[in-house]
Amino acid sequence: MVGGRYGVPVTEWLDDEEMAAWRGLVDVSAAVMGALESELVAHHGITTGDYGVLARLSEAENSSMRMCDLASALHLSPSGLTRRLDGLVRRQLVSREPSAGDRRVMLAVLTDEGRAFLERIAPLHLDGVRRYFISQLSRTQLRNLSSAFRSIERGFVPTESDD
Amino acid sequence: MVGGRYGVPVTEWLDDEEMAAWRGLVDVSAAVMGALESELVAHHGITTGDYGVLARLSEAENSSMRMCDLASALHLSPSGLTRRLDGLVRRQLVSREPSAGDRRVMLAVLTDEGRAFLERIAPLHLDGVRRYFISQLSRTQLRNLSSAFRSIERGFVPTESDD
DNA sequence: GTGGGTTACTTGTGAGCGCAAGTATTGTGC
DNA sequence: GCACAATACTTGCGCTCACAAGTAACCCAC
Repeated sequence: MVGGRYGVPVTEWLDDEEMAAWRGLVDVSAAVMGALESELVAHHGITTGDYGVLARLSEAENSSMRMCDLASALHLSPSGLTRRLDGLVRRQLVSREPSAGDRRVMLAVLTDEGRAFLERIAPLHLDGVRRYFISQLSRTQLRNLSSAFRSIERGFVPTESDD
Repeated sequence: MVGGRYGVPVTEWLDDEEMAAWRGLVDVSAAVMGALESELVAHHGITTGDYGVLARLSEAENSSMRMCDLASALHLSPSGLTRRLDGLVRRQLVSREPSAGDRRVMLAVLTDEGRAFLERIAPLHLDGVRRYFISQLSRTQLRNLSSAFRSIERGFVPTESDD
């Protein structure tokens, strides 16, 4: 323990409930994402990162998104998305198309193969999400969880560049 | 959308509440961890990964843990921990000591400098955890969250090597 | 006490990702 | 219309990490 003992109290430590919630977030997200990643790679040779690209594109207007919008939706840096897309383009699941309106912009477009592939693998992924996450919770817990997450996300709306 | 439209129903899609909870987990953990990482690096030049090692060691019996136990506590592979420790040893925050009982085992030991450093930076980290996470939640939400996380973790006790 | 399997750690290698720098395009002020 | 800044993307580079293979030590027969 850092606080208390050793005579160097570290401001206010976290109490048990706070610690349980915090460690819970860290451990659960690592465990669930890790398990889903393993399944997806083992069964279909695709990472959750690639899956996320396909899933987001499938939900978008014309199955296409600007690179920068896609990057921020996926919590990915621009360069990270560029290379991730390289792989998906090589596998012909996504194509790059210049935007008509703004020639700086590249659109990532879900190809027909990409959509077909996604529709084929989505069941496994969704099954995993249910198995590891949703089915462990009651409907009330699920609702509480969503509301708690919304509360936390509200804390990020203002600039958090902090320092 | 993958399901419904396009005439290719993808088994059962997630309903709105399920989706909100799932995306919430992904987005919140990414946002909170990312924010904490940035703060820690900016203020003290240490990553959350390194912080995690110091924090775990500080809680351990003799400020020391076997490498393999530490690795699994941190969701890290053995090789990942080896290299992470290299950096911490170079900075003299942690030392490696052979275990008396089992000569295969290396113990990671928090040095006095390591403990002093941790006690110096912990306030910032804890403040961040409170600011981004805990203070956004009511006490009830906090308790609900912990209980939900415990439920989910119970689903991982059996072997999930699956397939 | 010797062989064979298991466990603990380290090293080689490759993939993923972010930052910084570079290029191209757009918008703005004059 | 011409600088100059801002935006969108890509490339160079370094860091982190996991997997696989290698080494060392332990454990259990027999």
